[in-house]
Amino acid sequence: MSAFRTVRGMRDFLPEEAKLMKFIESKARRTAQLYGYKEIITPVVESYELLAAKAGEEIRSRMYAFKDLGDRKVALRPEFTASVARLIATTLRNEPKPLRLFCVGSLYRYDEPQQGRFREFWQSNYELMGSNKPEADAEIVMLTDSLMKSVGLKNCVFKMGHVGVLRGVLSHEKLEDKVQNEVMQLMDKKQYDDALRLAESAGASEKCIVTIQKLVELKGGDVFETVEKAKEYVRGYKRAVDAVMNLCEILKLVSETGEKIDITVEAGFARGLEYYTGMIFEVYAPETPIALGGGGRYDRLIELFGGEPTPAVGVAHGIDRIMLAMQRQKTTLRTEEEKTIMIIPIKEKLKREALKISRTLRDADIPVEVEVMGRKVTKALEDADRRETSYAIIIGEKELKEDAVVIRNLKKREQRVVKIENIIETIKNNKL
RNA sequence: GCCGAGGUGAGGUAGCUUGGUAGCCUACGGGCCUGUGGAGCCCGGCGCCCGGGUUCAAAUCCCGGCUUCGGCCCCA
Repeated sequence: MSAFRTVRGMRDFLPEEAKLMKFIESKARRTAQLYGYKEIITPVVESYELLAAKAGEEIRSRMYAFKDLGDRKVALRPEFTASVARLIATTLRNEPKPLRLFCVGSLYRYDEPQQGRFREFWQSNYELMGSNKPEADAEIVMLTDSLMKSVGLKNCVFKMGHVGVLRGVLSHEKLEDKVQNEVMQLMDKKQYDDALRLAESAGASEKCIVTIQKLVELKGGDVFETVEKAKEYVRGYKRAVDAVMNLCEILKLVSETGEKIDITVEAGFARGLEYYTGMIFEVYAPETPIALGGGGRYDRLIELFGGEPTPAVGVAHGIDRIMLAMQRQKTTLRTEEEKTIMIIPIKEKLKREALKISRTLRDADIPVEVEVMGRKVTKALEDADRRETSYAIIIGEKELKEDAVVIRNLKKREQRVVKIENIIETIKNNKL
C-alpha cells in the first residue's frame, strides 16, 4: 500500500458524498437565484493583510498564511466576507443598492478537526448590502429557512438575538468598546460569571449587572413574550430598547410570512465575531449540536475595508455540516437516476465498432460506458449488472452483418436485435 | 494549541492479556466458460500507522511521533 494519504483535516469526497455535496451546492445556488442573489467567484488566495484586516486574533492565528514565490504575504481565505467587502469597497462601489451577492466554495482554517469541522470546508454565503431595514434582516433569515427546507432538512431551529441589546446596556454605562467586546466574547463562550465580573470591574453599575443577568437567563418560550420581557428589563437603556424593537420588527416580518419557522430568542445571545452590529442568528438541526449556519447584520464592515459606509446583513451556511445533518436525518435525495448503457463488443476486433456507436449515442445525449477490460461477454454482463446498468448493447459479428446489434434490458432480462440506426430511438422511447 | 479513546490487506474484523508461521468475511483481478450474466468452485494481488527501545524473537511489551474519531477553544 502506498503511504500517501490526505493531509490532516482534509478529506476526499467519494462519489456518494460528492453527489450529496453537489446537491446541496445546487440548492444553495437555486436559493440564491430565487432570492435574487448574483453569484460571484473570488480567489481562494488573498493578501494576508486583507484577510487579517478584520479578523480577530483567533481567526488570524489559524489562517493558512505563507509567502508566495514573489515574496507576497498571502493566505487561504478563512471566510468569504473579506473578499466580498473588498469588492464592495472597490470595484462594486457604485453598484445600485441593494446589492445581493452569493458565493459558494472552500475555505481554510487551521483548527483541530472534530465533529463537523475540518481544515478545508465549504460554505454558501449570502450578503445583502445597502439596506438597514428590518425586511433585509428578515430576508436573510427566510432565505436560510428556504435553503434548509429545500435540501430536505426537518425541524431546524433558529436561535436569534441582537447584539444591540447587551451592547446598548454596556455602552450606556460608558464602558469602552474594547471592554464591551471582551464582555461580549465571554458571553459567547457562556462564561457569564466572568463576563459580569469584567463588566463590574470596568465600572458597570449594580443595575447594569442585574439587567445583564436577567437578559442572559431570558431565552426560549414564545418569541414575542420573550421580546416583551426583554423590553421591560432594559427599560431606561434607550439603545437597548431600540435594539429590542428592531429585533421584534424582524421577528414579526418573519412570522407574518406564514411559513412555519421555529425560532428561539435569546436576549443574551452573542456571536463571537466582533463586527456584528444588529440582529444575529444561528440555525440548528435537532440531531446535530453544531450550528449549520449563522449570520447577522454588520453595518460597519464595508467602511472597515475602506468603502462607503454601507449597511449589510448576511449569512453563511456550512455545507459540510448540512451534509452531516442530512446524513443523520437520513434525508433521501430526490434526484432522477438516468439510464446508463454498457457497450460490449464480443470479439476483439469489434471494439472499434463499440467506440463508434458509443460516440453516436453520446452525441444524442445518452450516457454510455464501453467495456474496456477485454472481458468475455459473461464477465462483461456480470459487471454491467453489478453496476446496475440499464441496458447492454452487445456487438456481435452475426448481427453486425445486418447493421444491427443486440440491446439487452438488464432489469427485465429481455433482449432484441436492433438496427444500428434505430438504437437511439429504441432507448429514448423505452421500447425495451 | 490542550485533553480523551483508537489505528491489523481496499472495507469489516480475529490475533494483543500470556511475545514465537498474521487467519476469516466482503471487495478487487483472473480461470473453469471461443456469443448471454447475476450461482458455484479454483487461483491470484494487496496488510500489522511510522520511528526508536527491550528481546534469541515484537502485530503483541515500553517510549516518541503521525493520524482517525470525539471534547475544549474557536467557528459554519
